Amino acid sequence: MPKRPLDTIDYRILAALQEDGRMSNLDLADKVGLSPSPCSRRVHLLETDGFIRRYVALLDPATIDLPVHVFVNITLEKQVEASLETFERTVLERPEVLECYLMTGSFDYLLRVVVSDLAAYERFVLDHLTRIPGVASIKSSFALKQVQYRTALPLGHLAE
Amino acid sequence: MPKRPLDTIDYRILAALQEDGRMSNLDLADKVGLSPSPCSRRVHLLETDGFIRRYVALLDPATIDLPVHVFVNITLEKQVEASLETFERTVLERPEVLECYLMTGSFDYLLRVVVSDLAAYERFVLDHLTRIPGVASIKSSFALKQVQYRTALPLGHLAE
DNA sequence: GGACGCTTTGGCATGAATCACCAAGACTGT
DNA sequence: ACAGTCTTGGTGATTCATGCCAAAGCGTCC
Repeated sequence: MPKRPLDTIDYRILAALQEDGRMSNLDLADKVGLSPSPCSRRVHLLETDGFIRRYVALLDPATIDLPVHVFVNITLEKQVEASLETFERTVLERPEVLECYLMTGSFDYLLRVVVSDLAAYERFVLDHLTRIPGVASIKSSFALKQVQYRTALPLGHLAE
Repeated sequence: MPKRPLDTIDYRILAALQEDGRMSNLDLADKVGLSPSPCSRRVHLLETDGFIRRYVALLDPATIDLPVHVFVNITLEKQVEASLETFERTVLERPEVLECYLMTGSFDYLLRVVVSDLAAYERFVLDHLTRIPGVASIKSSFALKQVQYRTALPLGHLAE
């Protein structure tokens, strides 16, 4: 649910900043067809209104020596709904868990974990995952290759 | 495999820019314990050496009206290894596919797809996925809640 | 142990960008 | 058609980024 209606220029700004978050306001203004002043103001509004959450630098996992990508399917015992929060809290404070989703169906979580090697992954599973109460099963799937990794949401025709 | 050895200050720079990609060089220099000049130089080296891939703005999927997150497990027929490339090429050009991984085991792909509603997802599956030759099965799992979404790689103790 | 050479740092100056303010234009509703 | 409101575009002051150069740290070699 959009907080407020955005026009084409707003979407163009979002699309541009999704691709290059460090684009200068002058270039951005030129790209979206606006002069620098109103462009800067719109960017700040998009930030304060929550459309832009943050700006980040994306690193190359391989060069940082974090080549192991694991997807973890976790099933919780059904009766422990109260411990969902415990599980999520634990997951949130583990930096190697880059993504965590609560999935439809039974109480299943899907985790994307990045570690330096299999030993580190084993430590993560044994020291953290299995210690969470209510975890019924842990199924790990390893990624051979990252074919695509996007952070840019598909704005599609909205940005023209 | 790291391209070159990084020291603690480099890792501190990477950690800081992962959290705030628009941090000013003065703040960054202050944070990592360096003066602005060498800090700026190190950042540029980290960029040109490939440790920093890019800078992006992260948008809020909910406010942009893209609330449907789907994970898609795709099995390819084993004999069509030549069409792996076809599959990957198709996936790469679909903006709603934010992530795509080639998984271990059989020829399985895992996709993370973001769309505005179920109808859009149906169109994506019917118009694009099923049209790729060699696709044996498509299994969709829907995310109820995004518990965690990080882009920052765990640098851990490296950044102190 | 001392001195040389390499690498990195820190300060300064210049050029550029950002941000706030104000006037002018467009648009809507009456 | 007119008035009110919102958005735009320009200008100026402040802040920031970046290239240059001297100095310091450090390892090495003699």
